[in-house]
Amino acid sequence: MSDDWIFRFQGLSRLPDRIKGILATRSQVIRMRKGTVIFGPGNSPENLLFLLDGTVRVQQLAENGREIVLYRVQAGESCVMTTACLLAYEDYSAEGVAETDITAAAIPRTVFDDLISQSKEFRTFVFSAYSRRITDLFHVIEDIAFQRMDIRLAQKLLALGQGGVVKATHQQLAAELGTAREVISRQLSEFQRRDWIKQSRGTIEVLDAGSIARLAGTEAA
Amino acid sequence: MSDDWIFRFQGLSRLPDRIKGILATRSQVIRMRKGTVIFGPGNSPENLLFLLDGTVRVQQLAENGREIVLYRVQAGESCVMTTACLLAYEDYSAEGVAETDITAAAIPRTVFDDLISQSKEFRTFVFSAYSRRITDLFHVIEDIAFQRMDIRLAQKLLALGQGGVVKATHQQLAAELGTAREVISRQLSEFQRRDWIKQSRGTIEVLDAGSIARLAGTEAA
DNA sequence: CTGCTTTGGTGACATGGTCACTGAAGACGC
DNA sequence: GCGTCTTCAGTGACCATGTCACCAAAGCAG
Repeated sequence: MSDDWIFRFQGLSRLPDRIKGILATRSQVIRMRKGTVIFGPGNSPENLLFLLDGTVRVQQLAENGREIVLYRVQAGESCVMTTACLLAYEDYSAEGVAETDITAAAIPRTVFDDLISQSKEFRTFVFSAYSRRITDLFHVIEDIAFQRMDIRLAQKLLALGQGGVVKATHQQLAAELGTAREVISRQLSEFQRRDWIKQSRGTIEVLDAGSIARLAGTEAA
Repeated sequence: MSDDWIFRFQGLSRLPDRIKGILATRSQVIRMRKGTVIFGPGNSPENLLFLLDGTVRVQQLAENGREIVLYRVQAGESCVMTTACLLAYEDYSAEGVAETDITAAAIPRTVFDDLISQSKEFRTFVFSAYSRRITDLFHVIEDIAFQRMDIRLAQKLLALGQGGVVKATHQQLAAELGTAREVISRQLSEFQRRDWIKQSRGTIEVLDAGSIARLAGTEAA
């Protein structure tokens, strides 16, 4: 298998050749289909995964069927933390799902440990990944605890809206924000009443991004 | 300064002598008074702290004055993550406060890096600490997003109730759970109406721990 | 076209958060 | 002791959010 992927990893491209060699020879590139559950309750993978291509969504499930997206792992980021985390403590109700078809490099734990011990750059890379996750989680907590739903929804629409169109069902948006579908439906109805959006089944067309950004508090930026 | 503290650190007592030596000689034991803000917006300490004695509360503040406790760092645990985290990314609205008088070992980042690279046991210790924090945050998110307030308050009363008495104001309980004082007052009034507790200024006496545990869902345990 | 599944809409109600204000309990100075 | 001040707790009105039950419309499969 080619070791090209090492060079696409942000933060890893300047590693010493010796480290790159270890990464390239002792990892295995694997592919998974969109929708695959990569880890979940009672199911942590043996190896650590570095995501080379695609996106992984990490979400928390509740008994009553509600769910919330905790964060996403993008290509070029490491999945390390999630797996290390679930390994260290008992299995948990969070799960990671391939949001697209994905490609990943699987690295045995022992190799990961070697790399941590031998490369300062690798350590920086891994600790940055952890830090990023934790600040992501801080943001999520701040949002659910203190922010109004209309504002959170406006922010989400802007974040998802590529080319002014959001392709998502109300249920999916509810899961993103950890709320109920009806709440999303009502908020979107209100947005539509103000002519900020136009809804059709499964898609939301953003008509007035300015007003939405103003509500989201993103106006200054 | 004595290096006794190394032996009190869970997970560190079996480190190679060489590593213990580094910890003992290259760290500095410091003390802080109860209430000291250890880190906060725009204020990350230079060194990493290992908490030797006392408790540190890490909380998130909102603009409107509301707050929520994210987790606590106990003696014998590492503060590493919080500081590493705040270093890696821009300053954030979370802060760490000494909940008691505390004693800590301050370790320069370079020494920390040396230790990580040289000791497998130290790596395990640090990664376990990170993992613990992340699972703590998962729990907080699950709670705020999905759990009813009466249940959360019941759990908190049981967790805080030493000898059947909780010494806390309604405002403090509200901050623990990330809600408003009025909400706590109403819930406690209801608990009192059911003769589960008896309230007086600043303290709550638990009269019927069984009923509270039943509400909290802790009964089976 | 017909029936099925998914998606979205709605009203009624329960819970939680905000605001404005009140009163009670302890702290402090005298 | 007595007044004053500050902190803490109680309350009603109102708005925001979550839950439940149910219906209607849009797409899909046969």
